[in-house]
Amino acid sequence: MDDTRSPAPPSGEALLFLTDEQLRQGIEAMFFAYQGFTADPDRLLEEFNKGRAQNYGRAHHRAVHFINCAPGTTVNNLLGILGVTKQSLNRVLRTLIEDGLVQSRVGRVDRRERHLYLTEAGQDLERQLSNAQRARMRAAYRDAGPQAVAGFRTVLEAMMDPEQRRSYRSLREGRS
Amino acid sequence: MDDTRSPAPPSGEALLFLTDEQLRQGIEAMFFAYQGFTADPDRLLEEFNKGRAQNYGRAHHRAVHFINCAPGTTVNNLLGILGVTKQSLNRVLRTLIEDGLVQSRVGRVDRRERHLYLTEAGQDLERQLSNAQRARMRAAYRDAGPQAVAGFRTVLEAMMDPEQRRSYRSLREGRS
DNA sequence: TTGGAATGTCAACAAGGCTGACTTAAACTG
DNA sequence: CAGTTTAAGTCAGCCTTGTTGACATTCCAA
Repeated sequence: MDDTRSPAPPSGEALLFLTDEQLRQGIEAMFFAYQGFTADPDRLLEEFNKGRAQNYGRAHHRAVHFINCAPGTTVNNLLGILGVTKQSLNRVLRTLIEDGLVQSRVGRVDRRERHLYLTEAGQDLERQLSNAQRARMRAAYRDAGPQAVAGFRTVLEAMMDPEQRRSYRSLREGRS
Repeated sequence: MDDTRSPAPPSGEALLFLTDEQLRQGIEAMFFAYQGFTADPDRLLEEFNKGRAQNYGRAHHRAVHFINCAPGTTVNNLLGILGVTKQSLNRVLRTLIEDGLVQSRVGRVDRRERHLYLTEAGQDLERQLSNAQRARMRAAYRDAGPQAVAGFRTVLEAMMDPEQRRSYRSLREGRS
């Protein structure tokens, strides 16, 4: 369809921000920014992995992050948030539990469910990773200013799939 | 360091957008939005792969994207943009060349270099993937409005590593 | 009591990162 | 010209992290 590279506005209005070139720049910005977004935790995990059999990666970081900010969440719930298969998540959770970073408790009302919590050690790791990631975020926010941050959040939310947006919002509410 | 979850402003000013909770929300927004960002091309590639031996994934998408927007780029240059090893990239490029989506030409002035171009078929695939990704981007931009888009771009650029930011800007210039 | 849901586990596979070692060809440099 | 550096490609092997499929267990609920 719109494979033209026309710099001309599609209508008489000021819709120049919707040109293919603008969109392409946004796409590349997402790509490069995401590299930066994950760089610091990746480096920290590399350190953390020294001398361990099972290396941790981004999957472990994500699991630890979401268990931390929704303690007691069930495996099924976490699956929905992360968007992976239970086999994939299970491999990650198993190592985290074995290494004593995550605790899995049988549910009280529904004993089929497992509720997940970070141990002290898990909270330690989470805090390290989170601090590093937040530091970059904070620097970017400060450089950009509050108005830019608001726009940033608005566009990101509009880019999500509806289901992801629901997860995003309900996580936010759960902490408010 | 700043592992406090204090909702109080760190100074007397209106720096509420730099609270840990705000940063955490930004982090989660990046995570969920990036899922959406890659969802459409991923689906298209799944279709494209039907009946093929070598399946294409995001790595192929990225290669095709950047070869398209910087035709004639060298392998080394592409390595810098993508931030992977030459072995990793080579595996991807080899299949793209075998399948006739990418053409590799020996450099004129420096015959050690290989310059990369998309073939007709390669441009076709790129256009499909790009259209899908741009469609989501366009919808998000339209929903958010030009001011939000400007902020979005500002924050993303501030999040990049300096080297990535250089790549980002020089790609932009090369098309202006 | 039986069906279905939640969980866990095993096996196998693929994509896509990585390292290390090595070759080839071309270009550069003293 | 000799030696070094550089660009690219290749091979082998490793890891993480995603996938499917099959299957067992446990337990809630109709």
